[in-house]
Amino acid sequence: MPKTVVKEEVGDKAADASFISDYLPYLLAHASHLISGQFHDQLRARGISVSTWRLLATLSSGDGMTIGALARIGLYNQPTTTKIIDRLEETGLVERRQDEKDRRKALVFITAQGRAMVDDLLGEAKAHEAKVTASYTPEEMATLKRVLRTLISRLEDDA
Amino acid sequence: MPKTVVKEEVGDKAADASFISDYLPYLLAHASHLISGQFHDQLRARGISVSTWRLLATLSSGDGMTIGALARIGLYNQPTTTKIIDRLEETGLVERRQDEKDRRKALVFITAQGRAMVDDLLGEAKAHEAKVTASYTPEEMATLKRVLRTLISRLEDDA
DNA sequence: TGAAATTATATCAATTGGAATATATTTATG
DNA sequence: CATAAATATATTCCAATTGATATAATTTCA
Repeated sequence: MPKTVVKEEVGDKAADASFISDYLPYLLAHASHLISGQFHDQLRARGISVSTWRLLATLSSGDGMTIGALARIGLYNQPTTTKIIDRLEETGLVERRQDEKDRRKALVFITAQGRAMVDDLLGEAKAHEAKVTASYTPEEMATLKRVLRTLISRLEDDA
Repeated sequence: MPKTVVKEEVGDKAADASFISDYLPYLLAHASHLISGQFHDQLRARGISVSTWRLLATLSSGDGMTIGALARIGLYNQPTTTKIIDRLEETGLVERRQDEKDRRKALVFITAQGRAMVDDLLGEAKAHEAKVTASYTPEEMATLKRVLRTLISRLEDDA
């Protein structure tokens, strides 16, 4: 009769000899949840919503995007993006302009007020990123980011 | 007067010489979004909600968890987890049992029906993971997962 | 020109999050 | 040792966001 060692302490942080601890989608979701969650706490302390941050950060890259492009890059659905932009426009952080060439398109631009807010937040975001990656060498971090970028582009090719 | 080259094509998939394309939280969120989104499509084709999948998958690791542990591991808030478990219990996929030693705790167990469903889904999830990681060598994938695990544990230590 | 595709929005239901509450347990204090 | 304060756990309640489907407007193309 073999003596068996039962793995206890389920129900708390340990207990991870499990499916999810080796499941790539979970690892990505978990890392994403933790790293963004920390920054979202900083946002909340300032009374800025996550969706405001995410769409302003997206827009900071290229002003004058369509709703659809904002949705794709910002990882939101198109109808959700419309509503977020509605709110941002009401608060004066962005404005819509009709595309003259293709009148189906609404191009979104950051206002001066929105630019000031996002510049400030980009600084905070970079500082936060530097803090949480401080224990890695620049080479390690560059490698990780490169691997993630190739994973992303392969996943996009599938779809 | 220096000639300037303007980078155009903003508003579509290109246009990525930007903040977010080098921002680790975005890369993680993007990869997570894409990889999980693909599997969520499969779930929807079966009429299974994402929250059902996520909590059943969490439970598959260690039956008899508390709501709090389920919330932490499943990346949900505690009140949200209560509500999801309510729904799962109504559908007969899980059941609550009061912890005798500490009567504050509600322990959650998978039913036979829930076990059948999650076993099936775990198979699908593994197949999907295999498919999207097929172009990597096992070593590359092991490395990526190891890096993610260390990142996660460092982030957890901060908090 | 007419059909298909693209883009944005409106509408409605359902989920989620946050604050407050209730109950049980543990710790501290006189 | 008894009892009050602090902590842990789960739930309720309300507001707000999100998602899915359907619709409207414009453009493209066959």
